[in-house]
This record gives sequence, structure tokens and C-alpha cells, in this order.
Amino acid sequence: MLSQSEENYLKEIYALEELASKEVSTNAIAEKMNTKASSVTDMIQKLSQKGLVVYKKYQGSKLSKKGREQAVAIVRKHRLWETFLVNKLDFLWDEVHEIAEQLEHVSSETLIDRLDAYLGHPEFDPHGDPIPKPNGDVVKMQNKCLTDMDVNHSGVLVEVKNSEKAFLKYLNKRNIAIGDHIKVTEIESFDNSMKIHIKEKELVISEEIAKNLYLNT
Amino acid sequence: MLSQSEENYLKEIYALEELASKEVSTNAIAEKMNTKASSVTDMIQKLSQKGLVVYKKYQGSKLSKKGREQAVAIVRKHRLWETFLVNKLDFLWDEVHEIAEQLEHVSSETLIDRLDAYLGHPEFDPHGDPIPKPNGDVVKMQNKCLTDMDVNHSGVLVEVKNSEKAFLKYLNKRNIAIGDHIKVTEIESFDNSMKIHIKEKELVISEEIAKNLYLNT
DNA sequence: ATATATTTTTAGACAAGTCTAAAAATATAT
DNA sequence: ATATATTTTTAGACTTGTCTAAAAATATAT
Repeated sequence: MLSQSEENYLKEIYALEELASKEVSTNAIAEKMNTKASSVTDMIQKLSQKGLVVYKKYQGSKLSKKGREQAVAIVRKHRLWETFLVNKLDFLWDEVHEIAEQLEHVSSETLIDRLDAYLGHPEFDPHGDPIPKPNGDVVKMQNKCLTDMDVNHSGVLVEVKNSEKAFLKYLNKRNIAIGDHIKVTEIESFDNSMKIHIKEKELVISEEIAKNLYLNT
Repeated sequence: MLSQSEENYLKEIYALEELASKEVSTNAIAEKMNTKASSVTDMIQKLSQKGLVVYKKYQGSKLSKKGREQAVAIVRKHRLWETFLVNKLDFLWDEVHEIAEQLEHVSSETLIDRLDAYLGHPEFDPHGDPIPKPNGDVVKMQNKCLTDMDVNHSGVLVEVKNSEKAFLKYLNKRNIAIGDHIKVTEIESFDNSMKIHIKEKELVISEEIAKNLYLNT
């Protein structure tokens, strides 16, 4: 049985690994979790002791097989609860994160299986993130050009294909940056412009812009 | 903001007060919560400090107005979640307690209001207990124990006072459930066993069983 | 390559909640 | 009414998860 805190660490390490696909640094975890590096070191050592994390002093951490399984299970719960909140209780998809953070720690296999069935075994949560299967399978995220994405799908901005001053200036002005979570909310078929949700705001961008943005989805 | 532990204490003190309608003893709380009397003393003093409990050394504790409000809010959450689990996720009414014990600590006013609406503002939970209103009102039940009923009188089974596995199993086997209409058709005076009419059938139950069944008449 | 800066770990402290063992207060029984 | 039993509280310890401050390791810059 994991404590809530242990679960949160596993979940965040998982998220960071997905982004970087290499060992995650103590500082990175500390920042993500709003805590101090020394606290992270303490917890990492405990998780390492328990065989959930592979850790070598000063070299960062990564999840073990066992740790990854646990992390995925938590992500599954989080995303199913988010889906419930939006699909059944009429929350908006950007209002549900904090509540799901609490619900994800409720421990009952049966509960989560029933919830999954009740929701009709959804594949994606309201943010467009894939919901892991009960056996731990997760749809692999891959880089996709924004122009290849469908409505309601989302991803994290990981690459900008054009490095002209003007283009970068454009991104700056609109406060678009690497690492931002972007969700496609509308596509205008006649000119392929799209409406995207980014940093709590809606933005309309042309196909020309979209062509240069790559998301990890 | 109350900790989970504080919430649990308030909830259990509330339950004990409802039963006894007087100050509850440290030992009674300890037994109910599966903890030691010394731990209870510690917590009681803390809750008293916070103005949630009225406490005088060696004289037992009772909830303050503020503490009672908090306790009722937790009971409301607990019972709404139980209703959700049974009505929407098809749990049996005797399977939901442990899960609801976890869910009741999820903190979000909006969540619980939406859940309430989603369930159609139910008045009773699957065990027949009244669900407190958002403002804290709780329907006072004029429940009667089956042993206090006369021949030919009837009511709806609303509460089961014993939650041991064996007892619940007994009820399941005989297909006796909360919400059933029960009529007393015969009382055997020498052992106080009774014949009851339930779901189109006649059943004989011992006084021992009858003691644990409460009807809303 | 050496000094400087940054990151990470350690050491020691603290708060919450629990426990055991012993002391203090209250209740019970003769 | 006094001795005995029970209940409750206190004192001190332990665990979990956090923190600050200082030390150690690693990275960076000139």
C-alpha cells in the first residue's frame, strides 16, 4: 500500500519521464511538486528502497517496472475521474484537475473498473490524454504536427519547426511556448485555421502557423 | 481545513451522540475508531482547542455547533457517495461503506452539489439513512425497531443496526433488503420470534434478528 | 584548469498522529 | 468509607513527510 504522497511522487516522475524520456532530476521533481529538493531526495530514497524507483546519488531517478505500473494505475484513475466529472457531472474540462487529484487516491479496484464501464470504457480523457487500460497499456504518444490533429485532441508543444525572428516573435506575443499544453477545439475546414486552447485561453491560428508547431500527443 | 483524521473523529463522535444523545466517553470513541484511548485524548484536546468539540477532562466530549455542522457535512458526503455507488455503479448496498469512507474526504463543495443533483437529490441513502440537506438539516427518523412492533403493523425497512458480514449475508440469503415493505403477521410470545410478510412471502425470524432491523413506520 | 555557480545530499529540526507505560481521576463493591 | 477496578490523561517515544542550513558533488565559465 502506497501513501498518497508516494503515489503523487510516482505520478509526477512518470509525467516528467514521458516528457524527457530520460532520468529526471531531483530539482525537476521538486519544482513539479512544489516542494524542496531535500524533501525529494528523502522520498526518492524511500521509493528506491521499496524498489519503485531506480536511483543513483546525484544521477537522477527513473521509475522501475513496478513503479511504472503503479504510476500508470494512478494516471488511469485520474483520467477516468476527470472523464466522469466532465461527462456526467457537467464540469468543464479545465475545472476538474484538482478534484481528480483527490479522487485518484481512492483505492478500490472494483470501483475503478465499474467507473470505467459506467463511462463506456473511454479511450481519452477530457484533455485528450489517453486513459491507460486496466493491464497498464497506454496509447503511445508521438510527435504530430498540429495540422494533423483532430478536434478535441491535445498534446504538449515540443518542437517549433521555423526559427525566423518574425515567427518566434509571433509566438512570444501570443505567449505560446515549448511545454505548453495545447488542445484543438475547432477546425475551420475552408482555410484549415484552428481554434486552440492554451494557458486558459482560446486562440485562433492559421494553417501557416500550425504547420510549424509539433505536439507530443 | 480539517485533516482526514479530524474529519473521522467528528463523524464518529456525531454517530455516537446520535445513539446515546449525551456526552460520549473517550473509550467509546477509541473503540469505534479502532485506536487507543490516549490517541483519542490527544485528538479531542486538539478539536476542543479548535472549538469543534466541547470537552472537560474526564467528563467526555460532545460536538460544538461548529463541530456538528462539519460532522453533518461529512455524513452528507458519505451518504451521497454511497447512493452513487449503488444507484449508478451497481454496487450492493452492503459493499459500499469502505469506499464511501474514502470518498467522503474529497473536498469540493461544487462536486458534492453536482453529485447531489446528478442523483436527483435523494432523501435516503441505500441503507435507509437520511441524507442531510446542504444547509445541514437532517430528517429526524421516527424509526421503530421490529421488536417494538405489533401484529399486523407494517413499515419500510430503513436501517440495519448490525453490519457484521455474517448478518448481512443472512439478509442477502433471505433476500431481505433496505426499502422492503415488511408486515408483522405473527408474534410467538414464548421466544419473541416473529412471522413477517416480505416480498410476497412469509418468513420466520428470531428476536435476535428482529432486534437489528428498523422500520420507518 | 581552476574558480565559481549550481545541483544534490546530509544533518538535524518540526508537526501530525499514533503508541506504550505510568500516573491521576473517577466509579464500583463490599 | 475505604479498597479495588476502571477510565482517562500525561509523558515520552516513534513514523511520515516536510523544512532549513550546511556540506558534498557536479557543471560552467573564463
